[in-house]
Amino acid sequence: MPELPEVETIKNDLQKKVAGLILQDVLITKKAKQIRKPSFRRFKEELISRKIKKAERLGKFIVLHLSSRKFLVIHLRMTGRLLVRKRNTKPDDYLKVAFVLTKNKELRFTDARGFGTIELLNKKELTKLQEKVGPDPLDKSFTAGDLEKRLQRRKRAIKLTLLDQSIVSGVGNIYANEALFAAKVNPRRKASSLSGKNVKLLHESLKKILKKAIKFRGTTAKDEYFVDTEGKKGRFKSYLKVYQRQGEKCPNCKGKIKRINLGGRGTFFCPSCQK
DNA sequence: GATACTTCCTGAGAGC
DNA sequence: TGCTCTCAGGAAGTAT
Repeated sequence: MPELPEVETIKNDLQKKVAGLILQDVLITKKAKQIRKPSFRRFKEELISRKIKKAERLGKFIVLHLSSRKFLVIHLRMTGRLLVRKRNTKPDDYLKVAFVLTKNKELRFTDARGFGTIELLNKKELTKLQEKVGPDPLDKSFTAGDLEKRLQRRKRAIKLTLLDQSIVSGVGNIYANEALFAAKVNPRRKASSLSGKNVKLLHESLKKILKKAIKFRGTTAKDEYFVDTEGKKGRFKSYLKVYQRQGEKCPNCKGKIKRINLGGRGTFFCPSCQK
């Protein structure tokens, strides 16, 4: 499932491949529930003849800036994919929306489980979304002190707190598990119980892991859902220390990696080194 | 305001 | 082989 490094990979691809191109048509298959607003007809009308000026990332959202001063905001959730294909090539499975572009290209949105969302927002609506989304962990201005403030008074488990997009944006299940392992923090601990030293290490680990994952173009986990805009897998999976490695030896000690359920999410950690 | 629970959705895999 | 059941999970909406 796409988190910050995967979304960043796709955003960078889109910036290279589709920025500067003009939307010639929008093909909407089935009842594409992914399109939240506006209506199908208006959605299509508002997109045709517009230029994609640039691609940006906001947490786990991909924001395409259009020449109409509107923004195509896409969230892939769990199984959404954005693929850049040549026109009239073999159709992709689970295709929901195809954006037909100049230079004989198509930007295809596919989604097996259908949780993804596509919205066309104006500036005011985008600002509202930006205000709702927490700071980006890779933003230079995001310090350990900021994280500490955000974790203060939070009674929820640190793992669940990290997944809250209003606290830190872009972190999902894979990287929350990995960062907590690197920081030697038990995912069940209350967020507010972390010491300054814990938070500093967590902050550092988070940045380091996310950067490395971007370098390897993200993680394609066991479910194999994540691929880049060419359909290629991410290569960070082999660097994962705990995620989906229950029963395996901890790379730091002789303990075994355990899987528990926290807030309905699979949580992976080493009970002997994460305290 | 913070937290917990429910819902959305469908493919994959287990069990029979 | 084919059916049913369970699980996976991000985030919005609702309840506490």
